[in-house]
Amino acid sequence: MASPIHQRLREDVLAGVFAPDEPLTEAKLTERYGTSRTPVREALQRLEQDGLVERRGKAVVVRTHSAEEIIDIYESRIVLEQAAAAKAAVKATALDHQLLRALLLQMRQLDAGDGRVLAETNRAFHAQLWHATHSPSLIGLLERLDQQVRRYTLTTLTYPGRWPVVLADYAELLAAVEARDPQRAGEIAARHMSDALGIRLKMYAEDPRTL
Amino acid sequence: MASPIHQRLREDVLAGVFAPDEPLTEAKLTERYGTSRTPVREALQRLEQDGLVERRGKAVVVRTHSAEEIIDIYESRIVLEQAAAAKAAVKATALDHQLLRALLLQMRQLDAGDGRVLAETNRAFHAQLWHATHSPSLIGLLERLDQQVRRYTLTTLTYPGRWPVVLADYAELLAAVEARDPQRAGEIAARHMSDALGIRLKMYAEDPRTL
DNA sequence: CGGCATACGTATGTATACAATCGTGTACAG
DNA sequence: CTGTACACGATTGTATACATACGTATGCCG
Repeated sequence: MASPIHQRLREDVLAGVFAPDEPLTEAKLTERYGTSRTPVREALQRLEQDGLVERRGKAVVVRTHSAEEIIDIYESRIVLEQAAAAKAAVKATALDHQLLRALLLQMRQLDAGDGRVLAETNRAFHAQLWHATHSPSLIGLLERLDQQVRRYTLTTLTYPGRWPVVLADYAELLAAVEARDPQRAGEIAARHMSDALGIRLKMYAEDPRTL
Repeated sequence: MASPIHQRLREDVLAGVFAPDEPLTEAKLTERYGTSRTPVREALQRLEQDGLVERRGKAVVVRTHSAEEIIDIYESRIVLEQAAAAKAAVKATALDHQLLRALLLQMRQLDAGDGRVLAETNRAFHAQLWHATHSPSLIGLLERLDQQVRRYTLTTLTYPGRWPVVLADYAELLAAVEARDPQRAGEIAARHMSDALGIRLKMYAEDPRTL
């Protein structure tokens, strides 16, 4: 349903095509995507709703997040991921289990060096877990939060020694889900996300630019 | 920021001005609000993003929720309200405490019969608690969920014997927040929302039309 | 030399004209 | 009588012209 230029613009924003303070004038985007202002305006509004861009005075610029804001989003996400894992443990079907297992196997065979692929597959695993809850509201909320920080998540997985731990966490989480143990699944997910936040904070302390 | 007609249309949708299957044609809204199609289209898109309307085929209609969807949203909200209460217990300032106390006092003096006023004040209390978290992401997520079911929340508070319990819950919750006890605040909030869901389910069993 | 006011340019907000698509109703054929 | 196909109407998607407001730069006055 979402118009094609909405998707293209979102991809470009997430890919960092535009500088943080560069005004996204409608004329520029009109030329870039070869359409008129109307679809461009629509796309900008949706991206603003999604929290990916913001209006600064009259201009629209890609939204940047302070360290505090990122921590805040992470903390909310910890809560939601815990809830999602717990609910997935109750609601997941055999097919959901199968899809999660397949994704985990796929992740094990990846080269731990390519952050891009890691981030993408990691996201797919999370998304699959969300869908295993069969809860539209949880899925929507988590997708919303994820989009806002997706630009920053690339780095977390490439932190030295992190990837094997992630794989182990997911294996444990999947086991809890398949055992239909919501308590344990939630705990593992919460711990996993807390660890991710801890690493992010550590990286930030080492080099504030990594935000 | 939000255009005036966006707000007006939202109020009208929440007020139930439009029938559940009535197509919200742009021409009709254009005439109703005395503007051109462009702002109307913008408003419709935002309302669709907010989950208040949906596209059915080509037409846009006010979104209705099945019993399952409402339960789903409630369950997510239980999680978020618990998290918000816990965070408020940690982050709330003296001013937040004061505002919450004022709202509670105000609520105690209300006529328990007027569901409209009850719902509005009740919402104000929740909103104030959300803001007491000083967490933009939590506030945003909760506002989003709240909007989707606001049309249905009017009835819950007028259920026989419910209102005094609500007041007692809020007093207890506020005490926990002021005592900076996140654990207890979260538990109270979660129980409170679970009770609300229970009442909704009971009302639905008694009369499915109350949805 | 500095600050404020004004004027101009540029970008967004709004209205409308045009294009395309989807749904519907009717007519015809099986 | 029913199903299908075609055509027409209505409604949304797109493009553009017009209005407006904001930011900026420049010039004048203190």
